[in-house]
Amino acid sequence: MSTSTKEYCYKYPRSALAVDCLVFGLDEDNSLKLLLIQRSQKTFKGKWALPGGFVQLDKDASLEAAARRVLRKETGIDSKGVFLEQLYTFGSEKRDPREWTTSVIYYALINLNEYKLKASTDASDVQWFVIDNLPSLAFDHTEIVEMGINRIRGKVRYQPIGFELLPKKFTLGQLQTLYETILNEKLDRRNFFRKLRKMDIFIELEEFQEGVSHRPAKLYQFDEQKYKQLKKKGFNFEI
Amino acid sequence: MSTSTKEYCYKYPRSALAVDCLVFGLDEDNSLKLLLIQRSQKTFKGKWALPGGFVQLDKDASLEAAARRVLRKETGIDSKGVFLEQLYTFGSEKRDPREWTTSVIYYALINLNEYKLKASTDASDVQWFVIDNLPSLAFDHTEIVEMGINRIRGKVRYQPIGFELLPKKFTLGQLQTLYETILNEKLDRRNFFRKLRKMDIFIELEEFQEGVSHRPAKLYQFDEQKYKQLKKKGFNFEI
DNA sequence: GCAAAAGTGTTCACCGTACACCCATGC
DNA sequence: GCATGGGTGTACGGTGAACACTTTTGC
Repeated sequence: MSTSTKEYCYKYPRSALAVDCLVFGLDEDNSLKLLLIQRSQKTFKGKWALPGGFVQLDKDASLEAAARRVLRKETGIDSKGVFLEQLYTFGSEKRDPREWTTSVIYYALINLNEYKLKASTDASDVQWFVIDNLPSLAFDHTEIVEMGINRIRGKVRYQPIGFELLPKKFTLGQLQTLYETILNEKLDRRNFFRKLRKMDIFIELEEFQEGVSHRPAKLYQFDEQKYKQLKKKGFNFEI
Repeated sequence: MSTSTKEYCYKYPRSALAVDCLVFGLDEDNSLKLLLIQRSQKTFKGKWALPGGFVQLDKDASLEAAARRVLRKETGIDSKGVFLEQLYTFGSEKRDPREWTTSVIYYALINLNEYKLKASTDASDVQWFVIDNLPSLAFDHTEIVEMGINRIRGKVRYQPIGFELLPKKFTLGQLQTLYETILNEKLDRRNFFRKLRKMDIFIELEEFQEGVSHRPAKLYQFDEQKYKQLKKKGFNFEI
């Protein structure tokens, strides 16, 4: 290994450029969770932090591509088809004790159960945490998480992103509980259901829940095609 | 001058890091305008582009500080007290023909008349353009402008940012015209006024418009204190 | 048969919308 | 006095909010 040969030189100093990911998932107990990794590098060693890494100019064609690569490498999540959006960019001389660092933050919404195995088998250093009981985090990651949660809370009301957290086929009860969890408020089931039905962006399946000790609920799917059509015509999703 | 001595070396290649600013202003004729500069550097020389520049690690403590410095240097605008928010970060290997470049974009809303002089006296290479008649722009700046306009259109409805574009004291008519311009739709004056009055976030002054050839309108001020209070109590601004 | 969640309809209050007439000023 | 935008109230319809009882299943 050529250890510390520094081959890439510039006329002016350059900020380090990283991407970090907020990975949110909804657990079976309806708690919203965040995926964290435990740091093994010496800076903040042992502390929990967001999965992230430096942008690699030779591998990454874009910031988003870097985020997807990092996500896969650090958590085992293949982000193909996963909802991933840019949140914000943090950059200052002090947020990383080593040097001036810029981090572009992305957030992902995934169906936690699909990815549960990979994350937990990977190592003890990747773990899901309930969002209102997070450990102390490295760098300014606590602030970043807070911003991410606020973004989701705001966005979920007027864009149909909640489905990303659920399995493809879900019950309206699950959807309601999801909204109640994220928004942290109770919703009236009858009004909620009526509102959703009126939107006409769900496919009502002829399948039902199984193995529940109560009346099984009908399963639904989000109809992305229809939503896109309606949006073009001026329809606005809103809960 | 030490021309091209390249003193700053790193183990891995680093992206160039720039900040660019979308500066929006409302002109007296109620058109929404954007401030552009004409490039003098050889890349895209002569083309119009967003004011921007590279982050200077020795001068800039943060990305936002960099944006404010650049704004002042390129357009003469002292951004103290100016509304400035991060829009998005663009980064890829291809958006700048020279090299892998990351640009953190900020957008500012200013009262155009206050800054008109500086921008126009500065040089022929800084100019206001009506947003729906922009010249062809350098780099991916057209895409960036589009995103910025969309952001404003969305944000203006549910956050009181419109006032940033008006003088401190304004008439409700000016405010209405502003909204009509940004949202590109007609609003009913009576309903609009009633809605605003009900919000109770305006100070009704005992001053009036002067020099108009019709009944002079009352002047108002946005009451930021009151807005903050109300927001804490769960009030949501909405037009 | 009991617990637990699913499913469904009606009433009421409030808010957004549509709409028309008089007022103060400059020229 | 006329043109121009400023200022105000009312009636209607639609939408969100509140609310209770019956249904299906597992145990």
